[in-house]
Amino acid sequence: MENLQVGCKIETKKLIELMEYLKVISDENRLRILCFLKHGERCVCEIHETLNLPQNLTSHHLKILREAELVIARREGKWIHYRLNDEKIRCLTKLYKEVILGG
Amino acid sequence: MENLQVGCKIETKKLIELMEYLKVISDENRLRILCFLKHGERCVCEIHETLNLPQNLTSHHLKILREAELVIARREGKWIHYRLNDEKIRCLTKLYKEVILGG
DNA sequence: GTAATATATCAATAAACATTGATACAATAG
DNA sequence: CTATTGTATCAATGTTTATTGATATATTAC
Repeated sequence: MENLQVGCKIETKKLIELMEYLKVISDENRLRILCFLKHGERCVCEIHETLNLPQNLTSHHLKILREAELVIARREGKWIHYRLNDEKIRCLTKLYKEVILGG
Repeated sequence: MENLQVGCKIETKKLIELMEYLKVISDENRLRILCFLKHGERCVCEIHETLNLPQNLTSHHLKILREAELVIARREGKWIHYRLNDEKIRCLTKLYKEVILGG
């Protein structure tokens, strides 16, 4: 049944999910981190040194990306390695297409 | 030539362009407006009545969408009709794919 | 145990942004 | 002209969010 209240066939739940995803990635530093991680798994120090970001700021943005499940953390000794969660990103990209492009 | 400073082959200019696009669409009301306009051209009063948004707030969000060139305005008497700028949206979606998914 | 390194958290500040109410502008009707 | 309707702008407010500096936690080396 069509959702007449919002005048849009997209369910509110999906719309909110997309919005939260977009809020997470609509930040220059987080976009740079995501781009950098396309090269493969990297530890926090590699990220913050390569991107010229303060350590605590990098950690903060990684937390936001982690909570959004866009990246996955893995501890190895002192280091914590981050990698992209490709499946989640693909899934949210599908949602983006559905809401923005889809009929 | 690779941009070593940001550790990412994506140029800063593209990254900023994508970020600005994402900031514009990472808002619930603007997403609803974009979804609603998928049905075709609509005037401001139709938008704000259908989406249950105050008129001035609707106008404000439309301005942001207009400045981002995601929608196009057309005056017809007292009414101003808004429609999606499909080409711009397709173009920015391509950029999204390039930055987020592309190698 | 202590020192050193890697990462995370906390508190404070500042900037960006959404929302609201009031008002202005533009077009039409009378 | 005035009144009405549709839309935009402005100023004020409150909320969210990015950033910074200081500190805490965790792991390893000694």
